[in-house]
Amino acid sequence: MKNADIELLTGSAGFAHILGSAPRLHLLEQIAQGEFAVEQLVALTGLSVANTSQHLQQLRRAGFVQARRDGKRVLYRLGSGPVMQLLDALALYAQHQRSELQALSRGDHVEAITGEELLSRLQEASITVLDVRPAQEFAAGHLPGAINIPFEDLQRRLGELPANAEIAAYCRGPYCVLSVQAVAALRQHGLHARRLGSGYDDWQAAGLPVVKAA
Amino acid sequence: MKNADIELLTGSAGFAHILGSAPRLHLLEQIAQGEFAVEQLVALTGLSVANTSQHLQQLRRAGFVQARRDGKRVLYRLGSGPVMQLLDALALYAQHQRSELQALSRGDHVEAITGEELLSRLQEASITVLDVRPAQEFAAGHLPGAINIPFEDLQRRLGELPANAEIAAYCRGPYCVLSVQAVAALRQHGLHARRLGSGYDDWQAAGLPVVKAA
DNA sequence: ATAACATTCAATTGATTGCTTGAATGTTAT
DNA sequence: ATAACATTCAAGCAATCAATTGAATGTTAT
Repeated sequence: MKNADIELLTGSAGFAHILGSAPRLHLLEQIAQGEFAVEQLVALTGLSVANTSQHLQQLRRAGFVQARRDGKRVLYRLGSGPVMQLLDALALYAQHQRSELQALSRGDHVEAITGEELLSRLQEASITVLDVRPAQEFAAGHLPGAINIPFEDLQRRLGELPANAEIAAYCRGPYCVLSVQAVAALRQHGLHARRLGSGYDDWQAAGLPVVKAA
Repeated sequence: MKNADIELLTGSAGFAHILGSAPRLHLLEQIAQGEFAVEQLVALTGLSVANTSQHLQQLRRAGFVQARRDGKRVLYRLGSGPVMQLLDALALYAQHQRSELQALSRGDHVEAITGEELLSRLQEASITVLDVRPAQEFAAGHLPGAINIPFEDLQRRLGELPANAEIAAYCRGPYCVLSVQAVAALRQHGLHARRLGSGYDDWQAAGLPVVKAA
């Protein structure tokens, strides 16, 4: 590779490459939560100063972060593009892959439950349907028989869920972050949880029954 | 880094690293469009056979692709997780960054237009609002005064747009792929295009006026 | 069985990358 | 101006990665 500079910065691979380093991604995740000076980032990550600075330059060249000066310090904040979206997609994929791996090692069901299976098991009441979207969205429309525990409340409301029956969790789309994380959390607590393959949007679009506010 | 195997496969950085190689990403993009044998992928990418195989192994370990045997051949298809979502986010970011760079080099407006600015300029009719979503979605509801040219028709219907006035393009969400690509396409043809910072969903959720089917 | 084919594995080489060290730049306070 | 501080730049070394080569595995046809 000769003209790596040009190629790397025009193609998707170049951006992925920048993210493909643990310290850089760590820095970026910190910056995603606010504006930090180099000094603070050094403390947060445990990297050396010069090393941190170099990684920040790379993140800056790729547009992941922006820098501004404030006195002696240089403050870094997130770039203006869809950085969070990319970070979320990456975290979601990692999360999904992790839970799939650990599910495999336990011999659990890995695949998401299908709409048909869910419907039939709903009729025989052999499954609990969990909606992890915010209460507002739940109120606007949800699956029949579903109970609503927003993801942020999940940890402290685990008791409301049946310990033995199987649970199917869903949120908006097929790979909504919340449902994946919810299933992971439920499994950590020993519950039998699966993810609904499609989310609420797809379910509704497929003409399957929903409960809507009167 | 000693135990790279374990660390890399549990953290997001590992997955990003796998994507951070042009040949691997190229392979993955091909596979995203269907199922291919190694032989075909070799022809498509121009890589050597052994090299292709090795890259495929890495993609497989990361869960980006799955393999199955069919006779002598091994067919690769996309993995079961949210791979496309990640790929899309990456492509979107690259696209966004590209257009931002070329816009910067021209001194154009880079930042997306805000809802407030759009509203005031709508009232003085100094801006054209372009909806690039499919006709069906447009019919279900759209911004007041917007004209609808689905992205796929954009190239051949460029004539319908005013050459001098400014154009604000939007689709669903704030970083919808379509609107970014639309702006890039419009600018290539010399039109003054910007992106609406928020998409239709956000616009509507903010209580701003929309036109709905009767 | 043997041969022909598709794919994978294993080992080597050259190129990139990441981290460290020490100097350079730019900013504020004395 | 000079000193003290925060950050960046530049050079060097060890570690990692990508691509090539040649052999090994597994599958189908003769």
